[in-house]
Amino acid sequence: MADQHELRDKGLRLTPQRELVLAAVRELGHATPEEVAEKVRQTHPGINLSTVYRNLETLENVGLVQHTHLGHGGATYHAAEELTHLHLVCGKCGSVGDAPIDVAANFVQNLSDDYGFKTDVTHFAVYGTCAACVDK
Amino acid sequence: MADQHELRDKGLRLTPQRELVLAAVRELGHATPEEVAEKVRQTHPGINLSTVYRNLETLENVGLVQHTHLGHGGATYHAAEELTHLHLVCGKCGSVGDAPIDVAANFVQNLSDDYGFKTDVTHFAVYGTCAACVDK
DNA sequence: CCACTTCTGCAAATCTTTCGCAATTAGTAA
DNA sequence: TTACTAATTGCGAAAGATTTGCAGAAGTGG
Repeated sequence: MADQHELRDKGLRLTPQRELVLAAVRELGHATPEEVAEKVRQTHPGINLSTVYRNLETLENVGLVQHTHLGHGGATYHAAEELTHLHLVCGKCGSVGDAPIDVAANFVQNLSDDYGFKTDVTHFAVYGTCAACVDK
Repeated sequence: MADQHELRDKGLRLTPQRELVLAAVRELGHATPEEVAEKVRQTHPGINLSTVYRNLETLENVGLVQHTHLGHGGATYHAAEELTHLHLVCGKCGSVGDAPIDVAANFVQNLSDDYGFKTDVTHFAVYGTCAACVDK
């Protein structure tokens, strides 16, 4: 498993809990720490919530996972490989849609040209109203 | 004051605290509930934090104020009239820059055309690295 | 000026995320 | 395999942010 290198190269260990957290994030797509914990508990009931938090942080430092803020309080985590899309958060129904990052290419370019601001497209959520709710 | 209509028309009252909270938000530009409370306390020391929270919520329902998520946990509030810019949040230094909403016009159009998603440009923060931090 | 209902202040309750610690355990080298 | 060292886990407590229940205070319309 290639993940081992990512971890061990930095003096980190590959523990069962760590693997489970990573696997859960990959399976879930988007997930809050709480949801990750719930998922992991399906196979490893004893896992502690603090452990999930700590591992999400660790995995993020290593670059295997990333988090995004979708609005309210909690952050949601994604596997790094999956971060090839933007998040379209609907303020009405709460749904989280995806869109390829290309749709923002022009926007990112504008910000870079005009303000020297380098946008991290993977770490940003877009708020608005989804097509379904607009029709209502 | 026109604000009275906004409030009274919905059966709400114009209390001193409410006015102070609104005034504070207008003066501060961006502000967390905590900052608003601090500002208000300069002239009305006894105001309670819960009151600030409740009033921010009320003012938001009425449309005089809006909030944005800039990343971490807390929301920041703005006067509705001032929401004519985007927020460029720097992940390194934490600074919050502004940019006119025009830079996103194209992006918003893309999302609308391709996904039927109506972006609320005033309620979204853009993450990345500001010019100053990029230079470092 | 009165009656009615919303608001405020206060304290306690939630929720989420972080920390300190002692006990475990992965990874390494002999 | 075994012993050793440092990273990790579990757990409970702590910290920070936001919400809620209540009783008393105070706008609002009549």
